[in-house]
Amino acid sequence: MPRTARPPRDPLALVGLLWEPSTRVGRSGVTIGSIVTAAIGLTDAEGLSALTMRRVADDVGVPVMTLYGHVPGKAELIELMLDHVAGATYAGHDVPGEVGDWRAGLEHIAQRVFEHGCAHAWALEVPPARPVLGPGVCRTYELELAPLDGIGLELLEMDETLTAVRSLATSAARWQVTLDAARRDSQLTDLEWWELVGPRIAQAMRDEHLPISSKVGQAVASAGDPQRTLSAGLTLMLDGLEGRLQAR
Amino acid sequence: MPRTARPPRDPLALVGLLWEPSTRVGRSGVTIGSIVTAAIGLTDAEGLSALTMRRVADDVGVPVMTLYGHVPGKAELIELMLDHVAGATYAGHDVPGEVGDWRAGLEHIAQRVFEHGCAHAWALEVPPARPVLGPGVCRTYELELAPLDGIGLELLEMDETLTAVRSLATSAARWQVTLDAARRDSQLTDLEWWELVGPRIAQAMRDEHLPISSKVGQAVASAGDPQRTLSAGLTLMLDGLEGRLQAR
DNA sequence: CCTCGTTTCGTACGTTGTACGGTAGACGCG
DNA sequence: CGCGTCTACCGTACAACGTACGAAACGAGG
Repeated sequence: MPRTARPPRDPLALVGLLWEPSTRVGRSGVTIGSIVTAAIGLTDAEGLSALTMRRVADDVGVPVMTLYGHVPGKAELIELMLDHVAGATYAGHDVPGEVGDWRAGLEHIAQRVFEHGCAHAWALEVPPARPVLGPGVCRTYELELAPLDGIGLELLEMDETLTAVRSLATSAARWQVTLDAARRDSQLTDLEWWELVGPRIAQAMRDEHLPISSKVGQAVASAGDPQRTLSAGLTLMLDGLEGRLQAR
Repeated sequence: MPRTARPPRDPLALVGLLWEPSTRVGRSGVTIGSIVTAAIGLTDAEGLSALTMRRVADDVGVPVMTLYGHVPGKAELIELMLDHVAGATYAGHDVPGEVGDWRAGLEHIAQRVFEHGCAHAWALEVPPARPVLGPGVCRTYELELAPLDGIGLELLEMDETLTAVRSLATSAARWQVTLDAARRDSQLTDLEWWELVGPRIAQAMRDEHLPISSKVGQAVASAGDPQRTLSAGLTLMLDGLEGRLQAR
């Protein structure tokens, strides 16, 4: 980092920024919206490490420092970006409350969160700094609570369940993104990679005496994949919830 | 980033680095171990943003560029750090295979992963780049598979279950870390924070018509917390697994 | 003592986020 | 139309970063 390390100084100002778009158009023609849009496009295409104030400014068509008239700093810009993509989770897709019963709804949520996470991989890389509570996040939260409303859960249980589902899905997406990145920049197929690294790992496994992982690892390396793992974990969880609902 | 953006160039070299500590002691007295230890200490104490090659070098007591004689670059150093902390998940604690039945084992895993994640918060911030497969990760994986061995699961199911449990726990830890950080650098108690921000959010909720989140959000704000959410999600999952095991 | 390979590390570069303060445009008023 | 004032713009400058480069210092073998 340069002279930075400037965490969002004023939380209140950030809330204002999130909830009141301030469509002000200055002499330069820039708006918060155009900045955020450009930044998201850039980052979707080239990853978080390409997100640079200079690059954003270039894409918007203004000198760097002009951005600072509309956005307090990079941290706040990222926060705006996060809220924006969070709000678009179900854009162009069915909404969780209208795909069937609660089970179908939760499965739909998991699937969307997974795919949306993969599509905006950078959002998973952002270091967790402060809870973002913008309109996008809130709207999506509302949509996702819908399938859980009125099926016999306490309020807290509704949130806990949704959080658990989202946890599984985002972890799976993170894992998927990791795999894709590794594949991309190593120029190797999974097979080639394992042929290179496998022997060394295998030897280490013998030396260290790791019997269970050695057999499990083999199965996973050949048939494991994040999406499958997600649906397995999800099934477990939904079965548990179903049992509880029936017992009431 | 400076002229960097240098993802670990040679995966094979990294594997070698991970599995063969190379306890070489040069003229400067530095070893890989001393570098990694210093780096972890520094980062535990001051966060990932304080992890600087210059700071590490200072703490070790050598000029910066000396580090590069032992470690290829910052990315690889981080990978070494990650594997090291992963290997210490159960240091000084019971091992998952010896705390009772499979259910107790998985609950223990979740608790340890959660606490360990909070203790090394920076490890959760590291952008997911490439799967780390060092000795620490492998040893811990072995320990965590133990409670699942021989209870009637397929090999793939064992991995899927463990992954699901870990997903819940790391997400909870991430959330906890976020909360702690927000509390720390805003100098406000939760109550003060809500008194400042609450009204604005509440108004937005009315304007945007978000009935469910508004009641759920209230319950969560007053009684929600990551650890509780974790144990709720975990209970759901373990209930599901229990049902499946009984049905076989 | 000299030679040669290895390890150390001083210097320098390009890139980053953004503080600072001069400047130019818009606008109300005469 | 002229002029002061206020605001938005943005050129310049800086500190901090990761690390390439190559000279210097070292240990060992002749």
